[in-house]
Amino acid sequence: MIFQVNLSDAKSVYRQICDQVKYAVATGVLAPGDRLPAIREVAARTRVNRNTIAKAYTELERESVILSRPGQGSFVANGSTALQKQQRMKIIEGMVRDFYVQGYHFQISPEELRAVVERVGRKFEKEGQS
Amino acid sequence: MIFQVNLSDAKSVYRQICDQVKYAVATGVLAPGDRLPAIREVAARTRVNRNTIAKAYTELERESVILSRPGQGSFVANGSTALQKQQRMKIIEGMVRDFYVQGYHFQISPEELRAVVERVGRKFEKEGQS
Amino acid sequence: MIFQVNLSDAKSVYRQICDQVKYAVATGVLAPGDRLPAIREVAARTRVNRNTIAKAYTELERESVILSRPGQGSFVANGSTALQKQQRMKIIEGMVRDFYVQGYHFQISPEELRAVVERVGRKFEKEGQS
Amino acid sequence: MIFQVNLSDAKSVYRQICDQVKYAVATGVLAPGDRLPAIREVAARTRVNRNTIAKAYTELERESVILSRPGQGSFVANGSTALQKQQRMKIIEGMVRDFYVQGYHFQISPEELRAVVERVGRKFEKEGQS
DNA sequence: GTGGTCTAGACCACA
DNA sequence: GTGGTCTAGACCACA
Repeated sequence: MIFQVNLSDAKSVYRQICDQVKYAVATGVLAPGDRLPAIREVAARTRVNRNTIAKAYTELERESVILSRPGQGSFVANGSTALQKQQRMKIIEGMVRDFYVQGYHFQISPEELRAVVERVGRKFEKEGQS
Repeated sequence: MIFQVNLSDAKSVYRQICDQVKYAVATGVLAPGDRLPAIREVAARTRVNRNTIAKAYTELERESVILSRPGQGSFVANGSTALQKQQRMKIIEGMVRDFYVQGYHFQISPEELRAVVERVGRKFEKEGQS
Repeated sequence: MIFQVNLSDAKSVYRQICDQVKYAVATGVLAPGDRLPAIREVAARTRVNRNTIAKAYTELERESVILSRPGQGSFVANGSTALQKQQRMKIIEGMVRDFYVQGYHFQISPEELRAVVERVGRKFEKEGQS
Repeated sequence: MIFQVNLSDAKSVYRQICDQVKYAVATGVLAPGDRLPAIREVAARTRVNRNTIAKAYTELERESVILSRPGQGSFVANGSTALQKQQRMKIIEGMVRDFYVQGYHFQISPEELRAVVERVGRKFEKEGQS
């Protein structure tokens, strides 16, 4: 797992770390039980403060993506979702709506939008879960 | 155009305004050339500070969604985009990627995800543009 | 809302703050929509660092107990629970089990334990919700 | 006495050991005078570091749950408590209060809470002590 | 004014 | 070694 931090990104650094871990888990690069690099290690390699990485890991733990155990390290959890289905669908729907709205304003045709959804989707399908 | 401001939303007020305008334009509720309600009018109706509305309008103009003609008001632009196609596609792809990542962690099956994309997409297609 | 911080408590400071807010909400001292004292204000009064209070508020927001809105303040949420019923019951059962185990080792009779449950329970019953 | 160590548990390993012993004693699985398995034996079976088990036993002794007789092993104590009654009640009350607070935020009705207390309590009553 | 992010550095509990 | 907590202080976005 190699982290890429972009300080000029509008996204905060700790969110970038979170999203990269979530992406790695979703694409199967990181599997349940895998150990994440230590906080101090990531901090050193990305030249980001330890506390910022710790914040990202804490956030990931709260989202049930990872498990942190003092003295042992942080590990990928085996996928339990805390939120209720209804709430999850609402969030997902909001993301899709925003996607279409942005697509419209970017003057990207529905066909192109569909193609993007297809193309990007293929990366995640190998890891299909009911 | 009636604005709904939800102070309990995690989204900031000015972004709520922005997103509502963009949504209205994308779904055809607002058409190019339509005049937006005046800032002070929106501020009065939503009981939100005028500066906040002004910030939203400024942001919308920056994104080329609207055009402000001093002394006349703000109008829906007829769809020009400042960003290069490549940059726009990158942003769109990021949104789709985030959608799949979130879907994975929410344990929503690819089939369901696709269904959401279809369902939400239909709302926009009736107002389709090339 | 007045906070009491005990530095020699085994519980961490930010957890003390969290628990006090949750207690106040559960007993009706704080009602949905009520505004919490500002982070800086709590920090000044308790002589605890601003970041520590901020951490408590962030945690409370993640637990859906409060809502924080930059520029406006933090407010008591109107009680939505993110966790699934099954998970919630598991946590609750664990707490009760620990309570009985501790009671046994403290040589407190089942009658006394029951009395404590009754007595403490009365504070919360006025705010009964289905 | 067979120990189940769950490394994925948020609870630290030594506390898991402690709690299991206390639970076993409270439910009568272990009776006063019973010998606990040797530290190195537990360490071997659970694949946990010997120091961690030793820490758990030390903590249990501090809480007067067990007694270690050097050269002979560790034995379940016959129920003496170091803390004053008043202090013990304070701790117990705190646990009950936390239970109700959590129940409130989990939107579990007082009736259900009471039912949980009843149900869990029955497991301990068969082994009731004054 | 409000909350959010980040740093640098200290200290602690746990394995 | 590991992660967690806390401080002091800076800077930012939002209302």
